[in-house]
Formats: sequence, structure tokens, C-alpha cells
Amino acid sequence: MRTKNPFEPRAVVSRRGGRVKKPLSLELIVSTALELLRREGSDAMSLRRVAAALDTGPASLYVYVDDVLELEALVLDRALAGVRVTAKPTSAWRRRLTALLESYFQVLFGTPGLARLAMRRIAAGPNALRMVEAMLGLLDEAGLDGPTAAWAVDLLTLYVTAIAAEQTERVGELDPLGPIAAVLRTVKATEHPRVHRLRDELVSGCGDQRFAWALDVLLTGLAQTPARKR
Amino acid sequence: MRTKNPFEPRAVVSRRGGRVKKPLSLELIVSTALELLRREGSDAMSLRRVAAALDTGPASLYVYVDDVLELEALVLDRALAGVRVTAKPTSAWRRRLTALLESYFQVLFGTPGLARLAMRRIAAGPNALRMVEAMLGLLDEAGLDGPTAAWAVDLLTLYVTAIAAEQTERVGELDPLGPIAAVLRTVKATEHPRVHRLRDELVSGCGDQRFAWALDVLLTGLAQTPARKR
DNA sequence: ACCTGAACACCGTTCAAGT
DNA sequence: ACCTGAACACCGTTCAAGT
Repeated sequence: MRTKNPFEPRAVVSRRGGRVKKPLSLELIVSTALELLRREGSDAMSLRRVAAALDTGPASLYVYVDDVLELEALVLDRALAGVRVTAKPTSAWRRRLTALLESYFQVLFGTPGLARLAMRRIAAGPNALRMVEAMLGLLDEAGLDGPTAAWAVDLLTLYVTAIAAEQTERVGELDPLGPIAAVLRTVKATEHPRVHRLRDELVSGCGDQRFAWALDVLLTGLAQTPARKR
Repeated sequence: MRTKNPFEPRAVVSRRGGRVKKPLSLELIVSTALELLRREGSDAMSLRRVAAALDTGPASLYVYVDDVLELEALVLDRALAGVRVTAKPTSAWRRRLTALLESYFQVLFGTPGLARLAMRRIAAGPNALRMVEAMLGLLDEAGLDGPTAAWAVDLLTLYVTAIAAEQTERVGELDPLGPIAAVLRTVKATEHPRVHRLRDELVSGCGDQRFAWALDVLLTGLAQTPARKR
């Protein structure tokens, strides 16, 4: 598979068009995987494709990574480096928290497959911690007690992740609203009167509108929730 | 692969231990797939495994189903038949809505892999419609306007699905709290003071407690949200 | 210690051929 | 119309062998 010619040492010239082959490292593997995900979509991030991009066989990656699950978690955390956690401290907590979650949403929504990856892996790296720390600070400003804030972090991230995953799914479908819209059109008023009456409302609104509305509901609910005792 | 002996016609005796082979049908395929999911977990539901369980080759299923995505959607909707949408109409709407969502959660949580399936496929069959219809009715009782109720259905199901998927993931791990707990233990107070102080609260509570709390937050938030105009 | 080729046990999907 | 075997182009992971 690789050239045996000693005059073309593999560290300098690779078979794949003369690209210089860097030595393997976890760092390189993770960034290559993320790059692949960004450029070619969620299906492109397999151990084999990453290995191929690094001009090696899949077995080589197992020196740095236990399995594909670990790689996915690392890729997710690395992508979270792009989340802006600090806004002008002049604005109100609610505005800043919204901005943070919007940034998180955009990061997930921006690279295909990342949101769904975030649904099945939980990032437990430095960037995830940075996000949680910032959110706890903002929820503290909001007047929430510690225990409530701790659970609120989970609720908020889980919801934003889920809606990003849902929105991602729908992108690129023929009917942007998916098969649901088709089904809703056939619902009979006699059988499901409410669904029939609200069939347009059920699928109305773009991602941004729904996101903003839902965040409002969540934050309002959190503000009204009684403190949890430790 | 199959016996050619005319004295053992395939409709009566199968190679797999004398089980009678029923004729293929969408109905049979979907129920076999769900059964496989229930008995052997999420990895067991592949086109090939379903075909093998039906004593045929994978290609045969394509007569009834376009692709594996369609099969997944059908399996999900069939599983939703188990959701109880009606509670005693004597109790308050909030209690009945909670009961409905708890039932939905249990259905997802009860069969391994179903919650994650629900995260990537949206059920658009009769059972999903039945659920939506019931939820719209209860939200109407709650005093919500139509457009708000329509979006609320999405918010509530999305959240419950997501939390079920998250809880499912953690079942069967060595450390039930996953790698997060391990990371949280190493967080330094100087670097992430709030995360450090709340490290126990961040992972506290079992699924049921978190579910009940979060539902409370959502319903409180919904009740406070101003009506959306159509 | 790091890297590799080859193999193993799987996938979903297609297609020509059978009935 | 329904079903099938075989093939195609993939997966993740393991393992013995190389350096």
C-alpha cells in the first residue's frame, strides 16, 4: 500500500498526491475527524475514513483511541471550542444566556451530523466545562439557587441539542417539513379534530423562531420554579 | 439456502427449527423488527437480522419498505401504540398530561434503543397522531391558545424523547453517571469554581426525579407564556 | 511503543434471475 | 408481483507481524 522506495521516504511524500504526512497523534486524529465531518457530512466520520485521510489503516488509530465512541466524544468537545460563552457583561443575564445557547445551537447546526453526535455522546472535555461554568454563572445572576441551576444546565443543553438535531435532520429533504406535513394533510377532521384544525400551526415557523420561543418558555419556567434544597 | 425438497414445502416447515413460515407482509416485518429490538437491543434491529428472523434474505424486505429509515419510522409508531393517552378525566389537566408524557417516556425507556430511534426518526403514523391529538386536548384544557399548544406539543415530546435517550444511554454503563462524573471529580476550584462547587448537584437525582422536575419547569413556563397570534 | 495488512463479522442496498 | 442469491461498497475491531 505504501511506497517502499527509500528515496521517497514516507514522511515527506505520500501516495495521496504529494501531501506531506505528519506523524500521527490524538490531536491530529481528532482535528482530521472534525474536518471530515465538516466537509463531507456525518457519514464521512468513520474510523476508516479518518484513517484513510491520514494515509494509514484503521488499526493505527487504536493506539490513540479506545473505540469510535471515544473519538466521537473528543470530536464533539473540540467542536465546542467554537461556542462563544462570553457576551458583553453590560447586557442582562437573560440576553447573554440566550446568546450563549444560540452560539451552541449554531455550532451544532453548522456542521452536519454534529448535533446528532451530541445527542448520543456527552462531551466531557475542557470546552464542555467552559460552557457549563459560564451557564452556571449566568443562572446565578438570574437568582437561581445552585441545585436548580445545576439541573437547569442539563435541561437547557439537552433541549438545544435536541432541537438542533431535529432541525439538522430536516435540512436537505425534498419536503423541508418531512413526511409529517404530508401525513397532516390527510388527517380527517372527524378522527383527529384538533390535529386537523391546527395542522398548519404544528409545522409552522422556522428553526430560529421556534428556538427563541422555546427558550423563552424554558427560562420563564425556570424563573418561576421554587428553589431546590440540596 | 432453502430446502428444495418438494415434500417439505417452505410454507409449513422452515429451516430454522420447524417454525412455520408465515407469508411476508409489512405488518409482519414491522412487528418482527420491534420484537427483535425489544428482545436483543438496538443493535439487533437491522434489515439483515429482521430478514434472518423471517427466514429470508435482506433483499426481500425491499418489496415492502423503501429503506431502513422507513422501517424505523414504522417500528417507532407501532411501539407508540403502548402509550396511554387517556387518564381519568376527573383529574386535572396537568396531572393527566404528566401521566401521558410519563407513559411515553416509559415506552421509550422500556425497550432498548427505541428512544434513540425516536430522536432520529419522527413517527408520523396513527399512534403518533393519537398522542398529538390527546396532548392538544389537554393543552386546550390548560387554557393555551391553538398556536401555542401546537408548538408546545413539539417542545414537550422533544424534551421527553431527549431525556429518555440520555437515560437509556447511561443504563448498563459501569459508572452509571458515565465519564462526566469522573471528569467532574478532577475539576479544579480555581479553574471552574462553579462547576467545582456544584459537581455533586450536576449529576444528582435519578431519571424520575429529573423528569418530574423538568416537566414542572416546562409546564409552568408554558402557562406563563403569552398567546401566539396565528 | 508505534504502526500495519489482513482478516473477521457485520452493515444497507442493488440487480439479475427466478417463480 | 413477489421473492431470492449473490455481489457491491462499506462498517468497527482484533490480531499477528513488523519496525
